[in-house]
Amino acid sequence: MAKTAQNPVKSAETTFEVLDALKDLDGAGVTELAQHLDIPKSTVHNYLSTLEQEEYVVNRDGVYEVGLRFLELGAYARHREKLFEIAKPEVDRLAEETGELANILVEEHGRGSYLYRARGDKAVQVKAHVGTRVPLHTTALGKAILAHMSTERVDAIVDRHGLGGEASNSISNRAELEQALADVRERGVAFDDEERLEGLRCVAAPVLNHDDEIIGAISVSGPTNRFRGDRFREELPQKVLEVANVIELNVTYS
Amino acid sequence: MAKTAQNPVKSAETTFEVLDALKDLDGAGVTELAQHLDIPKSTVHNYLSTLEQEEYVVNRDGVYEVGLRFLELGAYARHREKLFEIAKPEVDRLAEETGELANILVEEHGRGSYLYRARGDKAVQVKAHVGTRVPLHTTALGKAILAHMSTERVDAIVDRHGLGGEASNSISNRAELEQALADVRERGVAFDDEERLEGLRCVAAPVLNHDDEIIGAISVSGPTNRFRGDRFREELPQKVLEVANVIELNVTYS
DNA sequence: CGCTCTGTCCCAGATGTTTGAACAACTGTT
DNA sequence: AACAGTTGTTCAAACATCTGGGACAGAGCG
Repeated sequence: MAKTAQNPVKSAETTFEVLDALKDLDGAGVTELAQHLDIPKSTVHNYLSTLEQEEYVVNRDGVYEVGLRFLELGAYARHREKLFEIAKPEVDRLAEETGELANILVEEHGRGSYLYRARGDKAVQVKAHVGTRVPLHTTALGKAILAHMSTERVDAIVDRHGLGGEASNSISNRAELEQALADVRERGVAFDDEERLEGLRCVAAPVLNHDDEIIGAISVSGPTNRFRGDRFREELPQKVLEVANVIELNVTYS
Repeated sequence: MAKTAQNPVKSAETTFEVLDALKDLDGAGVTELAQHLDIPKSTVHNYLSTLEQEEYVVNRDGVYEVGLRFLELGAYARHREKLFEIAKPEVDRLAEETGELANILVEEHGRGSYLYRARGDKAVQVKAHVGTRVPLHTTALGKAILAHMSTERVDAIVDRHGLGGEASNSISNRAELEQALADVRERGVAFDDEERLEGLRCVAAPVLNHDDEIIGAISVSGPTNRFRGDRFREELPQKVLEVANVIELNVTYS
């Protein structure tokens, strides 16, 4: 699965290294970037000026920054996902009715990408924004997705990305993961009990197409003090499942 | 302004040509892309496999598609714009209160990029999504922005992109543009009377920072049959201006 | 089964990329 | 006002890399 290109175009790799660095540094000058990447500054300058010419990067008085043209590509990529178009209004409703933060996640390259995030009136402030990529096994959303993949696919993903945990409660070996996924299949929903972010709980449900293939997952997340007891174990799971079912119906007839 | 790189990295250019083609074709195979770009398919294959390895492109049973990693970069680029963070809730409110489509636009590389778009309950369906780039002189939003730029900057933009109109009512020479911009400055708001899209009208207001520099514009747009008479000339302009003023206040104190 | 599509691989030649060094343009300090 | 220490930018030679034709395997189809 983790294919490595036989004949990679190194300049293309470098191009994205430059862009990634620009993102990590939150904008930077030529010299700073060159030091960060350990590449001669004339080389960095060549890339930056090319990227600027192509309008993928913008130079704001001496500081190069990631340009909005990526928003064009990104919005397009999201628009192309059937799930987004169909699930968005339902997830908006989910956020409104629960007052919490509601999410849509899909798998790509073995990781989870947040497609959308709707805020209810009491929604927690989470730093991660749309587009953020997370390891699948560390979130309820990801577990909901993994639970409905073939064993081979799960194996491939674990082989590629490992099971490195971000917090204490995390899953750390394959047996634990399998147990967790069995739980998810049995209950129909996945839980996240402060596994990725402290104080944050989450309830997620998978979204399957008419061929029972997993196409993504939706969730609500919120603070532990509001996510407890019956609300956490009964009320919210039921709600999330109901919304997931509506989405599945709409996916089938479209 | 239209700087051309002295020592451009051609492979970087090609990389984005490939991505652009992938977008235009809405996903494609190696051969199809090669024909479209008039490049040998082995070369295209090198780029695609590199892009896939870097996770910027995804291969769904034989068809390469633009990947969600661009959503990561795009969402980041948008998040970096102060205007987006501040204006979003206000524009949401604008959409809700008017029931129409409300927008945020900023200038980049002499063109307009839609940062955000909020839908009221009666909002028209417009194909353009977030990230779409438009010539500034063809929209109310763009005119609101141009009206508050220095003459030199306007000249530079016109030199670079011309005044090619997309529809009949469009501005087609520099004198007409200057007249239109003077109008905008006088009234405080800009109008679009089916200039870009038939049957669609638009009211836009500029957003300035504390130094009176233009940082973007907001608008409401809707069908001609709802945008007429007092509502089009008085009510909506006042509303949009009010929201723009609130945003300006928040921009200043942040 | 054979035909025609794919996508993938390989390697030599041509081309583009890399690189340090030199330069110009700023910034802030003395 | 001159200076030292920045920065971004340019250039051309050396060489690493990309290009591109051709060959190959596999899928799909009649």
